[in-house]
Amino acid sequence: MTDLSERQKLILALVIREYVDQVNPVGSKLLVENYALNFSPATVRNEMAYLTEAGYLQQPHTSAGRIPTEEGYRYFVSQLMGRASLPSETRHTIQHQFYQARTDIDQWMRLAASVLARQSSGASLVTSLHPEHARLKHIELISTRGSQVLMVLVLEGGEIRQQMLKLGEPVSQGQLSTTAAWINNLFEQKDVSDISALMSRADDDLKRDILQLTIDEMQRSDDVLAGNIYRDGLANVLAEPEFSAPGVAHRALRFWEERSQLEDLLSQTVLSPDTSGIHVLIGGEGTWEDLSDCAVVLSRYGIPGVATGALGVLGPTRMPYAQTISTVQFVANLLSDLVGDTLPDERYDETQ
Amino acid sequence: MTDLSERQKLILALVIREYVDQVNPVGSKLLVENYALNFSPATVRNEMAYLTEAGYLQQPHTSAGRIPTEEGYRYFVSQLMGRASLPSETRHTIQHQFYQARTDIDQWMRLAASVLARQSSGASLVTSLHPEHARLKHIELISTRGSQVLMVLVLEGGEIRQQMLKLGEPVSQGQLSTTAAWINNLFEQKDVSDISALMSRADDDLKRDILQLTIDEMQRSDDVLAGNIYRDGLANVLAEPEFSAPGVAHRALRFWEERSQLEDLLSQTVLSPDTSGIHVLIGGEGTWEDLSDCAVVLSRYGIPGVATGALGVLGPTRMPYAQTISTVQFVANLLSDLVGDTLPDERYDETQ
DNA sequence: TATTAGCACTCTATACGCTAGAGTGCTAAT
DNA sequence: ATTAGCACTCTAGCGTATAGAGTGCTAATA
Repeated sequence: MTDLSERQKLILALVIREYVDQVNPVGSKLLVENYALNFSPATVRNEMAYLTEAGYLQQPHTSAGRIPTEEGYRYFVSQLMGRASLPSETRHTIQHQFYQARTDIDQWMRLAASVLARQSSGASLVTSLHPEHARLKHIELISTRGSQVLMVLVLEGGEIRQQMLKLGEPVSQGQLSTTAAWINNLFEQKDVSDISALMSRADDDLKRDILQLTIDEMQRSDDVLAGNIYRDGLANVLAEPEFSAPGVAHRALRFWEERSQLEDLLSQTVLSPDTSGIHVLIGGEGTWEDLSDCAVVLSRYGIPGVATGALGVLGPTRMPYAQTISTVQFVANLLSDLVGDTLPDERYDETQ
Repeated sequence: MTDLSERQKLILALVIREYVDQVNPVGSKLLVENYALNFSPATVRNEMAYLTEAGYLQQPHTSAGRIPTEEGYRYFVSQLMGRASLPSETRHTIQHQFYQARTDIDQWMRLAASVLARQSSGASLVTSLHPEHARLKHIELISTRGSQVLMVLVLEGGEIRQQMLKLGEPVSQGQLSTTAAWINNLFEQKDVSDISALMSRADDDLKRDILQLTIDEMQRSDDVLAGNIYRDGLANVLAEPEFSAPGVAHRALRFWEERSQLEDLLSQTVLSPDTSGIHVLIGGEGTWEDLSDCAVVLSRYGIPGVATGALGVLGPTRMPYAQTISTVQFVANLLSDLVGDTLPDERYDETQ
């Protein structure tokens, strides 16, 4: 990363600011006039030539203004951009919305996605909370009809799985309840290996079958993205001019829709165990080709080491990064507070 | 609806078929050549003029070929189109995929959305199964930390709701279990009015609070779209040429994303109590402006009168209707069969 | 009478040339 | 080190010309 003079930094920042606002390439004269700079367009041109040489700016064609390169955005985000924070009025509005959603976890997630999309004008994503290490919290077996059984599995951390089982022969609700009670008693707080080790205690076929299914389900649950994914604002990106180029929006949305791609992305960034904080990916970073021309701002939420989820926003590389980052951070914190036990009482009790 | 001669019907059907395949307006000469018609282009032109007059065809400009109007598509769907069915190989592949998803209800829904999107090249939608009249099946109260309680509500029909409660003071798991058992014993199979009527039996605050929350939640559950919505293939529509016009894709996707709009659409079509079968909406039908240039194929699934959901596909009006309709129908039937097992037996009669 | 060949007509899509204007890089002066 | 001046480059926009596809109408035909 090349060192830049203060003036070069200023010009880079101003070009980005101007280009993010207006969509046109920005020229030297415009910059001097709009920001009343105390040096001339010619000087700006010289600096711009240097910044172009250094890889932070580029020209669509020889006689046009400059636009930032991906490298330019990265420099801006890591070195130049101040940490903005949301206006407190906005924060309160959002908190109030969450308060109105009351206790419904599903609605929290939907609301988080909605808020992210609205505040950032991008496409948002929220994954449901996911325990880092699956432990059984509770099992419930409910007879529906004949040999059909609805099995509800609650994992430590609040994740819920439902399964429709077809047993070989009809089993009464009484038997099911007994089995469930036996499992709950013996296996609460146990993980997959614990349960496997104690399998031999099962003294009839029903217990064995249910335990095996439980293990299967808990193992599947090790996937980063086993749960629900809440999305919103996909239509937003279509309003952005850079997505009108054929294929760009298509590739980006396809990526954003596909679980396997997202799993790849999230596990390599916010959900990898040794990272924390906000991740900003600009232009696919050489790894995700479908995201060229796009930028992604991601964060983890929840309680590290216990149960976490991910959330984020997708937009064009020409994005108001400071604002988006602060929005993502705010929503991540809010959600962490809600799903953890760390929520201070006074905030929750503001019954208006 | 004007009566058409057999030859006019043939020409209308061929124009639609040709236009759906190739995207260009279709002219008289092309039609005669491609389908080896035993009358001349001039005759076709005369018939086309009639069909244009009748409102089934239109011309982008005076010297171009014809394209179908919305009315033309409607006539085609209701009068001309044969009932196609999916090739049995495709059907088996799909069934096999559902078999591999085993017992996971969530995965069924995801898979259904995925199959619909892939088969139709459109954007798909599947709502989770929703009981027509909420009855309590089971309640579970699980202490997580301190005064925080996870409440899991299972409704008749398999719908699950989870809530994160924060009680005024810490309550032991024992107390919670006792309360849950008391409710399960007294209120299983009961609906909102039953529970309200028996509220007075609650002899402590905890029971009263939990019951009130249960009622709230069950009432919220009367909404048509209270549950999850599974979507897939939103990116598909961006590949269609008619969506490259500015705003069209944006409006359509915004509609498809928004729960309130979908609720409106679904409750007025497939989920209205007195209808059944497949609904085909072409071009917004004067009611949903955001869907102009779009067509929607919808179906209900589940067990009418007990628990139902909706599924469907969004695409351009230039859509292979026969194929899409048969796909939607097939998936709806498949899903009905699968979820039928989670319902009480009276209304369920084994098909096939 | 229904059909069709022939033909003049209309409209679009494409290419080409031209021009105005924005923005640059370079050079010489400050 | 900065800047005024200037020649240069490239694009976007506009008008004109042209080829070609498809039509509607008229008159001839079976």
